Amino acid sequence: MKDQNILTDRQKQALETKKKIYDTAMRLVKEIGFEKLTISKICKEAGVAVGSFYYYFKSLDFVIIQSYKLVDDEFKKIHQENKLQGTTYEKILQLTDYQTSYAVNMGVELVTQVYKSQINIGNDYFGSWNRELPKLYIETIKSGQQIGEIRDDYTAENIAREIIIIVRGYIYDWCIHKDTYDLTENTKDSIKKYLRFYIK
Amino acid sequence: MKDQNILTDRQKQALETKKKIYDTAMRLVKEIGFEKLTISKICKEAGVAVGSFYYYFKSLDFVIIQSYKLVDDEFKKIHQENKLQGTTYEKILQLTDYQTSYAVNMGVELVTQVYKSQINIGNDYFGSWNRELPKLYIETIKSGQQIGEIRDDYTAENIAREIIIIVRGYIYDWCIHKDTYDLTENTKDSIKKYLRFYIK
Amino acid sequence: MKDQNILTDRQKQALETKKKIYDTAMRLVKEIGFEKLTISKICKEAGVAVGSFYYYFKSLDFVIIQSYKLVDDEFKKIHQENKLQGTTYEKILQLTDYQTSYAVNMGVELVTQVYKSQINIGNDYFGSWNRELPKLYIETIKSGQQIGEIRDDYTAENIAREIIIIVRGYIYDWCIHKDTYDLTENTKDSIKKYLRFYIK
Amino acid sequence: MKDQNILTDRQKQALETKKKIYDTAMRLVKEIGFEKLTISKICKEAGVAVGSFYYYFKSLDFVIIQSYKLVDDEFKKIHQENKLQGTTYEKILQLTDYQTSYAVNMGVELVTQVYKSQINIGNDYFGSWNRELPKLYIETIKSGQQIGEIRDDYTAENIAREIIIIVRGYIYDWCIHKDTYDLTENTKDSIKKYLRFYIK
DNA sequence: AATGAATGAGGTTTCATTCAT
DNA sequence: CATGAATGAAACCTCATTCAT
Repeated sequence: MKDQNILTDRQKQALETKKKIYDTAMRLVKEIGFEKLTISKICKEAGVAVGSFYYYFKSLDFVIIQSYKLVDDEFKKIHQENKLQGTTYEKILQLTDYQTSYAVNMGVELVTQVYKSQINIGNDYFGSWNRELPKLYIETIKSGQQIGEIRDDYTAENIAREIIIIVRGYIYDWCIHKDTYDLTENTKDSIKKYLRFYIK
Repeated sequence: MKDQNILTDRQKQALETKKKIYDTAMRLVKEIGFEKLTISKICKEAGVAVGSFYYYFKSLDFVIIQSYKLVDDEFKKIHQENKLQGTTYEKILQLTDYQTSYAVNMGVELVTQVYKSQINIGNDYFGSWNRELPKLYIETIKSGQQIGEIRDDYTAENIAREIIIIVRGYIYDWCIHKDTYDLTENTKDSIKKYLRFYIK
Repeated sequence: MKDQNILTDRQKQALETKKKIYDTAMRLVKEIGFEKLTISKICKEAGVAVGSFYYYFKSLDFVIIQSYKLVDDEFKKIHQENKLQGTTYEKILQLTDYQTSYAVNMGVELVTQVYKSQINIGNDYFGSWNRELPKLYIETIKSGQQIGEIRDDYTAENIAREIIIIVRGYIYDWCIHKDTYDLTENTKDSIKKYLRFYIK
Repeated sequence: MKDQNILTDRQKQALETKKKIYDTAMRLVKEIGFEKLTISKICKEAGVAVGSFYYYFKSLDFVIIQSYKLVDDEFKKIHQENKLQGTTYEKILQLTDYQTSYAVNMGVELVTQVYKSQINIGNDYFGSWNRELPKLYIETIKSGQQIGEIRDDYTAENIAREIIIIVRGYIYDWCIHKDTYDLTENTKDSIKKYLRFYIK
């Protein structure tokens, strides 16, 4: 057990280099935008050789995909640690909060790029990373239906889908307006109104 | 007087060239997307020299921005022709229908390009596009509030904004899923539920 | 008629640039070999910008293909100008002479590269350039059969093919041995012996 | 004495690693060709570190040259086992058969690679490969001249060289045409015609 | 003996832009 | 008005090679 977690100095060093490249890339996306981001700039800034970039990432897109993985991991953690509390209504609002807060933390530039990549690549590719969030919504809604807090004449899948689409609409709008308003509060207000329809 | 209307052959030729470049650019955005659009490609396709492009347009951006005038004009037409009929509730649903139907008519590819450009360039360049549409919603909602069909404890501007954001969320989702479901119906269903909150 | 041949100064200039690139490439293949040949080297040596190379040629391979075209044109000229003289036996030997002399003139480095490209790309692609030579052999042999100078119990196509394969074998060997013997004479001797079988 | 034959585990391991690299390299030349062969690919495929490659081989050339020993050994075996039977004419045809059959067994892809390397690297590196084969032909022809089956107004060396060149011409043509005809039969037919000149 | 992270020179390719004709 | 040849900066990506562990 122990042996799997103990890394040699070299392995630690390697992970550090990869992280350095990833972090630098993320920082630069925020600072100068994805359009002007180049591999050379990342490497110069990170203080590594171009070859090192390619040693760890196949292309720039891969770095973006990396952040998708991280978001997904985050939601998995929420699930495993059973973080959602209160009534179903409150749980759903907590989920949208997580979604929008995550976006705010990532920064508008990075989220913009993620949204561009998503629309670019389409669902086929992103489907595999994007599973945790819907799963969480669906489970929450289902158990809400079982305890009689949510209307059960609509499937949990449909309700979850609608909420996700609306939240995405907000994040998208927030990107267009370059982070000029409070994403989390605005989204929550809207979802609250929407949930009226489903809450018994 | 005469001189202003009668164009010399040269002037006609010039207008034609400009139109040819413009039309070709629009077609290519649709076909290959914005990212892969280059000036040379436009000119080769249009059968004109690269130099001619620069005679009429300062840069590619110029073309992009022009392309949104199309959408703009469409909405202006709706406005002027005052096509909306029925109760406020029905009028709003007609507006969302216009929005989504327009997207469906443009085709998922072109809409994808527009959504990518929009998130990229931000609100500034999309000014008029983003002005006409809200205006229509706002006016409709306001008159709805005056005749007592819509709650008036929320501003018309806010309600309009919420609706637009949700519709955009749907169009975005429809782009991700590459036109695999009925955008218009799905969006209308959601807006109906949402309007429950505001309809008296 | 005249107008087709009269080039503007710009067109002349353009042709000259293309030729300059081609000639420089050919010279460098001879001097440093194809393996070490790069586009930048060609452009630096030719005194043009890298972009100019790509304006005229899609890739380095295209330059090689260009020489194929030229060889083919050469054989077409032999045909059109009716250059072959004497008996069928003599005519065939003249053809092999043309083939080997052409190789000698091109230089061993360049021919080596052509042979590598040929074996690389295969017949599908090169077939289209390689038509004139077999055609000339076949016609010569056929008329030789008609006037009774060549055995007609073998098809002219087969005989032509055999000769071409043998000549190619010699050129290939000459490339391996880096131009250390008289290609033309050696090949001619062998073909003479071979033709004994077919000459009546 | 013992120590020389009994290898420590480490030494065994070492030999195995070297063989693994070597075998993988050979397989990859066959599969992807020489041009696209890289040291990293070999090591990844062989499951060893790049550093290990450099421990055993100075460069890729080393591997290439080793690969021709295989061919070499094959011919030596033929020589030692003295398999050739019948008249000199028949013996020569058996030799060309060995040559072409060997090519067919290697497969058109690998032979193509060999022919490209051969024309590239030149005769020096192919020394032994080019020594064994002529030796066999020369000895056969010489003894044929002694027993009066072959004209002796030409040196055995010359005759051997001509035959080898023609056979190579056939193999080269067969590579260009990607194994679309019977190499062995076609070559034999041609050599038969050619031998008419020398057979008494 | 074996590893594999790190290097960086060197190649290819693209494309907005200019300018003489 | 229109041309299109020419530019060259700037991106991309590859890979043989080294070296500390």
